[in-house]
Amino acid sequence: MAKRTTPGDPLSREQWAAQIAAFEEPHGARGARKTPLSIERILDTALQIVEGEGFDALSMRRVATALQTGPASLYAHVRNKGELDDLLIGKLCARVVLPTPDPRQWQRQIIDVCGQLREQFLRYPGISRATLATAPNSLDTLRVSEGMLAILLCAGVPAQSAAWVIDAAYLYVTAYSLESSLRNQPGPELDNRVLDRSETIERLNMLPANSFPYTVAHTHELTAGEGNDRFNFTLGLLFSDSLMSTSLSNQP
Amino acid sequence: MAKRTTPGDPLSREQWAAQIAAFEEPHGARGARKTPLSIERILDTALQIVEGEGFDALSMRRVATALQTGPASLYAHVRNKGELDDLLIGKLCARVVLPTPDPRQWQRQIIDVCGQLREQFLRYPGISRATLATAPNSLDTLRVSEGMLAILLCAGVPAQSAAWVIDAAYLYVTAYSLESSLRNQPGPELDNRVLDRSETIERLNMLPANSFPYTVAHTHELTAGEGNDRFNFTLGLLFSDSLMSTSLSNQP
DNA sequence: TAGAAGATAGAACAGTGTTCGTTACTAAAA
DNA sequence: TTTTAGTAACGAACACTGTTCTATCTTCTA
Repeated sequence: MAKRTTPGDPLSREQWAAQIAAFEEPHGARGARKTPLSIERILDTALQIVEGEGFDALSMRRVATALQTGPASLYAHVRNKGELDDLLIGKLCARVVLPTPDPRQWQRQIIDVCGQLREQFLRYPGISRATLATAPNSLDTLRVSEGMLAILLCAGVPAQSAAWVIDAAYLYVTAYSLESSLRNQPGPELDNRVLDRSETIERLNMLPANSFPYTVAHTHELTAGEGNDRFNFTLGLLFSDSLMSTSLSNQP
Repeated sequence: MAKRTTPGDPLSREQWAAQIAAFEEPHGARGARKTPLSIERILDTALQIVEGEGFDALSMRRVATALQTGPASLYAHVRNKGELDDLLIGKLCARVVLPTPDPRQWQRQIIDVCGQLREQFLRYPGISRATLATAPNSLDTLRVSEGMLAILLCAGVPAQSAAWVIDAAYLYVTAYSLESSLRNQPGPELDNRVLDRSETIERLNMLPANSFPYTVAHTHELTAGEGNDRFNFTLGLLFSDSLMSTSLSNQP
């Protein structure tokens, strides 16, 4: 029972206490142990935390304590915090269902895919920051990209236009979701830095009309679009019919 | 010389050493003192740090040590780190020059304004994250917004379309700059997670062609657009002629 | 000249990501 | 069955972060 590896000290007080504690609860804990943590379990609890408390609350320690362990244990399954973030957005992208391309309704199809992405990003507030903090090169994100590419190419959109507009749409969905998360998520405490609409309108009306004539004249329009309208409007601009005409500058 | 305010302890060892040090260098430091720090000085050094080392390197302590002081001293002029970030992007927005609206070349004008924003954001790598982390309600950002609104409204774009497309363009410029910063900034160490173009093409070619047919067929187009082409392409989509036709859904 | 106000710091607190070294356990080899 | 190698788990610590409390110091005003 005495340790044999290194001669060292004759068992410290904490070690002795730990041995006693382990001896005291041998019933179910010995056999079933503690359900060893895996990448799936880590990602699931991480997503749970983000869904409930926002992306800012997601720290290694927070995940670790939720799994009843220390932060160092996570590094056996995940290289970085950044890698954890990447895996999370990969998991979200994996949930997006891709349609079989139908050239007659390509706009509806691709806007629907973007809507699914938005839905996932808004469900986990702030998580889209992880998308903007790293290069989106995971296989799951590439799968979504491939699906969008298929829709556009089958519809007859030139390859260069398709590639670039997909990139633009992905960036927009990400930034939109992030900004939208700020407005809704903070939730509990209402004295946040992000104001609600009526407050924003009043503040805009306080601006000097000679310096900001157009702003004060259109406060209503500037603050509109809390629902899907603004989102769909922008996507409608990006995925317009003008994409079909190959009007790109003269380069390969 | 003995402290009078509160009786307390009779001068600690560190205090004693500090007094000695202050007594040892009375020559020029007494008269010229230390050039008291102001918001301008703080913002200038902060921008300098971001320009040279990126936004991630911008911490309160980093700014403070650059000003030869402690972090607590900054809080007399700035409420938060967040407020510092806001002031920084405000300073960048203040540099944007706004044209007097000319309806005949409204697209050139507004794309130029977006290009100026991009220029500022790329000069200070990663700083656009500050834009996405808070509500853009400072007067300087509103000034830019007003300028863009003026260009569009004078051109005859409906108010609701103008407001929404400006929002979309601002989000896109921000996200684009942030992603572009990742690719270029890391600079020094080349073994970053962001790959250069040839590496990316090779990686894409390794994908299974049956699962990613369109991606592997168009690796060139997917990785193109390192210059201004991709940026201008997207803005061309957002600020297209179709904006003039008021094709918004039937709501106020 | 005395007092009040405000800027400047030092020290500390509660967090963060990450690594080191040591245990504890599992599963394959002798 | 016993031994051994490999690896997951984990406690403790390091170097950071933003922020606040307190005390000192400077400077302007009455």
